[in-house]
Amino acid sequence: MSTQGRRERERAERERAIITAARGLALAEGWDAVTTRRLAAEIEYSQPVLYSHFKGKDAIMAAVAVEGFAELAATLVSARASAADPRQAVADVAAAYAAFAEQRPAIYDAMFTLAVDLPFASQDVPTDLARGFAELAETVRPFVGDDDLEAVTETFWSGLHGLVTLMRSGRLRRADHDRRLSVLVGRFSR
Amino acid sequence: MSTQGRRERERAERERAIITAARGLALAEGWDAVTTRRLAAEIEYSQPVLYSHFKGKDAIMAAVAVEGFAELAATLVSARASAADPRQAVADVAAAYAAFAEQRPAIYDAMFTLAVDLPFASQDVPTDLARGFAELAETVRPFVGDDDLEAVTETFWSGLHGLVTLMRSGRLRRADHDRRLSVLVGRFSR
DNA sequence: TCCTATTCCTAGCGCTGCTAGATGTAAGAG
DNA sequence: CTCTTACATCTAGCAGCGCTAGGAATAGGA
Repeated sequence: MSTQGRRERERAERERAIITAARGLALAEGWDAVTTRRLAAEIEYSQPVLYSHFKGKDAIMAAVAVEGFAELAATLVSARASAADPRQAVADVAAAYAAFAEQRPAIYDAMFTLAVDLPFASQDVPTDLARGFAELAETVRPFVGDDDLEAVTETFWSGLHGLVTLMRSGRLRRADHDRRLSVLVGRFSR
Repeated sequence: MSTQGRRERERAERERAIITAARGLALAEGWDAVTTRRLAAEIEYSQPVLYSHFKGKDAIMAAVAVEGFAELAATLVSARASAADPRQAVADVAAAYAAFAEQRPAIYDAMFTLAVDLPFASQDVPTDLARGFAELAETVRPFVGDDDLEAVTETFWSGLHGLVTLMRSGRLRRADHDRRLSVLVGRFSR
């Protein structure tokens, strides 16, 4: 029957609608505003329907985060590709990373501060996350020196993550952001 | 007569009890387990009493965070003081910072990731926070080069913060922690 | 001893994530 | 074409959250 096919298609569409609604609501008003009741109203179904697609609210946030990984990876790839030289690549990639976090704070949070039920440091890391990480690694590779590439990449990433989160929570003045960014870039590109 | 004095003293003791209970509960079970009802039970008063001391749960968390700033500053001071040379000081301070965050995750969160309503521009909080920051600044001062001291300090701090938070949320393997730490230290002490 | 001011508690509001059980609907069997 | 079964979906509700209004108890001063 094509009936079942239609059913499955509609179901997939509804799942997309949930993720899209969650993403939009989170971007517009933050994750606290994303309640299961509001999500249900948004997709025009009742609350329990959400739980036939996702285990819970955390799983919905994780789904939004996975989308974010793809976006971030694309951003980093393009930043590195258009850089004139390796040193400039570090600066451009760092700026692109910070801009991504700045422009989509809620998505960034879902990716890197909340939503713990995603497999990160194991084998089956989301491929888009691995792509983004690999891009960071290629960016800093010319400057690893005697250090381990993976350790340098993770440390560079941590530096970016720290800058971004501390600034967004009001611990660092936004005005000095570029100066800090250039310090970090300097320390990882020589 | 001295009745009012006793009253005020008891009130101050109760406020301390609230903070201590919140701190203990947060350390043992995380901030999610710190509910106003459990807190009230712990100090053997009813829930509304909490609100005669603090504006809300956030303010209680902020009070715990303030205590944390003093502890962290003391830790950093002692780490730097006992270091053999400037380069070793960077390594020791970094290790002390990471250890502090690792051993008191909930307090660290209250200090640097949650509790946004902290009076960052007031007198009490910035004192201990500024002491810790100043200690970081003195630690990296010999290695600022042509950069601005404040920018380098903030960037170094961000690196530590990123390492600590990404590791604790499972984004970075705990096994490689020391390697990452030494990369960060290396980039900020030459 | 009475009055007043303060302290503290009981009870409850509106919200959260989540779920059990009822209800309607569609597919398959006779 | 009818009946039964299985599934999709909804209504209603649970237990918990932060927070607060309003009443009861307790103390201090006249």
